[in-house]
Amino acid sequence: MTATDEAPAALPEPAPDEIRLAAVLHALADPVRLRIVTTLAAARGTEQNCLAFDLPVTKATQTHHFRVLREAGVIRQHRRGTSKMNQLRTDDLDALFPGLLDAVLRAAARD
Amino acid sequence: MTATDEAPAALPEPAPDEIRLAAVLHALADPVRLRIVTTLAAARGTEQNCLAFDLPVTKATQTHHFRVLREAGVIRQHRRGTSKMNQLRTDDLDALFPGLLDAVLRAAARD
DNA sequence: ACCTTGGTACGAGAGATGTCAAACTACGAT
DNA sequence: ATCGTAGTTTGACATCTCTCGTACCAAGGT
Repeated sequence: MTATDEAPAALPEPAPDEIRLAAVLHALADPVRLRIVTTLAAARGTEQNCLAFDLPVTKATQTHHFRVLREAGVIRQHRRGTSKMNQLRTDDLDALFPGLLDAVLRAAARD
Repeated sequence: MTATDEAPAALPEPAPDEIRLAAVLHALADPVRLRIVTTLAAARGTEQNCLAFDLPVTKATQTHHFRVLREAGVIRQHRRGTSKMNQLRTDDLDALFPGLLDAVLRAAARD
């Protein structure tokens, strides 16, 4: 395989200028998704596969929540083998909405 | 009238320890309510009556949105004469979730 | 007393959301 | 080839949300 093939198969996500504040806030306004985001933030940089979160919902519901987060621009997902890896889009969010993600994460920690 | 009568008739609102992050984020995750909040923030301290916002929805819908914000703990409302005055609960929110409101307001300004 | 103004209450409807079960796909290991 | 693991898809369901129109109430001004 060539070098270009090593690029992870990223799933469709909004470009930075397509990320809407209301959509981001909506994505974060759910306990399950908030937990996903705080878990991802705690494992800074380290990618996590979807089932590594021990969420109190079924697989189908998890798929739903991960998609909401990705389509809002909060996380990035790409396939690796049979798993799907997740990371926070920290850089994009910080550039667009400085301080927002940090404030939410700190707030969630105290919640 | 006595001094105690001058206390504004505040409408029911959650105590600070009853304010939930998910509820606040959900309250902010709506374009109409985001506009209410930014308008209130722009008129710092100055109270605004409900119909002074020029919102693109009917009175009934406005009542709904103001209630969502109040029940989430984002705004405080009290009657004055025939009007109802609104203010941001800046102090409570800053104490609970430091930086969150500011980050959202700055984000909304750039949105 | 009347009317105007600012706001609420009550349905009601269209659509979004969170959840699940069950069947399915895709990849990797054995 | 078979099996297990990880995740998706579909369809369904209950609930919530945003919106409206209409009727209503309450406080002030004339």
